[in-house]
Amino acid sequence: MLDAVSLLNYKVNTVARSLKSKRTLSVGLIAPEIDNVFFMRVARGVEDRLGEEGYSMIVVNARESELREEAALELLLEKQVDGIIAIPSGSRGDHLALALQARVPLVLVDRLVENFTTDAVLVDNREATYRAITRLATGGHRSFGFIGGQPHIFTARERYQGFIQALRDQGIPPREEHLLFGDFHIESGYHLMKNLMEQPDPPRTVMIANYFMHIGVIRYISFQRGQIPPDLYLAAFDNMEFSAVSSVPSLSIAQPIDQIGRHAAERVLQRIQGDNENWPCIERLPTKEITYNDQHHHQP
Amino acid sequence: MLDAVSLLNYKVNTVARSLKSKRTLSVGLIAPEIDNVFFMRVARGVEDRLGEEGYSMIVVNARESELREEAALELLLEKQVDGIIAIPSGSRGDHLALALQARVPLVLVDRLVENFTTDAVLVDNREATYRAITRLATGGHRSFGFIGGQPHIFTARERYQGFIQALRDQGIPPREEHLLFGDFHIESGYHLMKNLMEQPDPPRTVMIANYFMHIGVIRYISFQRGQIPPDLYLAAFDNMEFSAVSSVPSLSIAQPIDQIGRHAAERVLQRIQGDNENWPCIERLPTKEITYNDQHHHQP
DNA sequence: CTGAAAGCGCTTACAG
DNA sequence: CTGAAAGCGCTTACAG
Repeated sequence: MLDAVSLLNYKVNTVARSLKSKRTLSVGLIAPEIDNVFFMRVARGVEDRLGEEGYSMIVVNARESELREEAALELLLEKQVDGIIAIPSGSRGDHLALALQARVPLVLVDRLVENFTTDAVLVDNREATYRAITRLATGGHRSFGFIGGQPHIFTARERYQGFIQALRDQGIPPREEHLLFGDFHIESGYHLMKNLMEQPDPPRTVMIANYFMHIGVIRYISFQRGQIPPDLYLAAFDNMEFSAVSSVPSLSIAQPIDQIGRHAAERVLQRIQGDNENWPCIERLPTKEITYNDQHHHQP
Repeated sequence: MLDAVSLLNYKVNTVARSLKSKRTLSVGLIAPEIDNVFFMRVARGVEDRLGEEGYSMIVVNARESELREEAALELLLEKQVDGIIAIPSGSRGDHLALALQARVPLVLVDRLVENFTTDAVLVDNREATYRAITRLATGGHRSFGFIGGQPHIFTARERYQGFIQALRDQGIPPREEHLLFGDFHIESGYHLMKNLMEQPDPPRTVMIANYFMHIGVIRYISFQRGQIPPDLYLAAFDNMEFSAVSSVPSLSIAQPIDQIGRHAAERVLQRIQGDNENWPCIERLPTKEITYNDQHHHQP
């Protein structure tokens, strides 16, 4: 029989199957930007884990718009996906309730939103930043600058809070002209670093709140060589392809990105199975600190 | 009526619709690696264009395996996708015939395969490399090294051929110890560059055949500063986030990545509409050369 | 254990 | 023009 089947080149029509079974074996993934290393790593983790269970992944780009995010959600619900994983585009989540109304499990990744709670997988940005800055301050760093993101972005907020709190607890007064905020993109990192370094008394240790601004900072440094303080030190959130490139000593806060994706997939699969134990479950995965070129740095 | 519909929160069930209409309004995207900037840019272009026509995109990771690629294809066909876009994982394409047998249009991206022909969208790697090297040679460069990929990869082959041909036509004999081949990943670029630079007579101009090996090269340089020839010059395929970071003057061959994705989507949509004009259509999009820090470089 | 029938939620061709 | 019926390709509950 199998032979006849394969000879006839028969393929089940999963559309018909889904109509009957009410399961499509597909999960939607919505993200604010899909050509972005961080997002892709998450997507890989998600696809990996889903694939193991026979599920496939429909990717929709919300292009940083809550409106498009809502449209994406509706599209996915019409497609009868069994679950949805979303990196939210904005800070509000009212429209996300659509998924739960349709009884489709929804898991958030990387960011939490206001007015709406559901399962989520992310890291503790505040705590991770706090620990890194505290470690540096304890190691003798005293002059800190900060290159952050806009406060309406959840991760930008948490990272800034951790930074400021660490300075306070270490008795280091933050200097306003050393606290700059950009848009989490490369150019912004470049210009804010330029701004910091051109100040009469630039900070010696600069914390950069995301990977893309970190790239911008590295780009600035690679053009300015010689004109930057010899004792410059960088700390940055995320650890990816380029985190190791900088010739300036640095500390990266590494998120377990693959794990974030896999855990989000795991969670959505669990909910699809109908297991609603301790919903909503906000899972914070541990970060790691990784240092580069650190060996010769002064320790008082 | 619309009010009643929206009040009742009614959503069409596209599964039922698809069963009847025989169209799922979905397209599969298969790639050898999904956490990869190049691939993501392509995916963005594809998603953009598909979204404009109401199609969505199912992403499957073949993880560089022709076997998994074939499984992905079967999965997508069972899901009744209306079309498929694939970046092939290997150099053989026999198994890809499955799609056409099932009368599902298939468009290849970035690479062509043996034993199988269908629509494709890519660049002319050979020609682009040839032009860049010829331009450099004409500008006075005489000592070339090459950091390439394995010959079973289509783009690696084309880029190497263009390089060698350009040297020949410029009367520059290639030196065997300056021609090295890696695996298109970061580490490989690092080590091959190290190998080149530690030779008694290192090449002054190094052509790097892909973006990830280029990152590895930049990483090596950023660690070795001072110990590299002052007249070192880099040429590299692809132009992305980090291409601009290098402090060494360089030339990037930029592929129109978004356009590649959009054109692939356009082609698959055309075939889905039933328009089979001039199939198979191999579309080669133009590349651009972009130079960095070039202004003070010697021109004889 | 086997095989015919009903039904999933749409669309479409057709009868009234 | 409107409304009931058939059918898309499966699965599943049921009759034989």
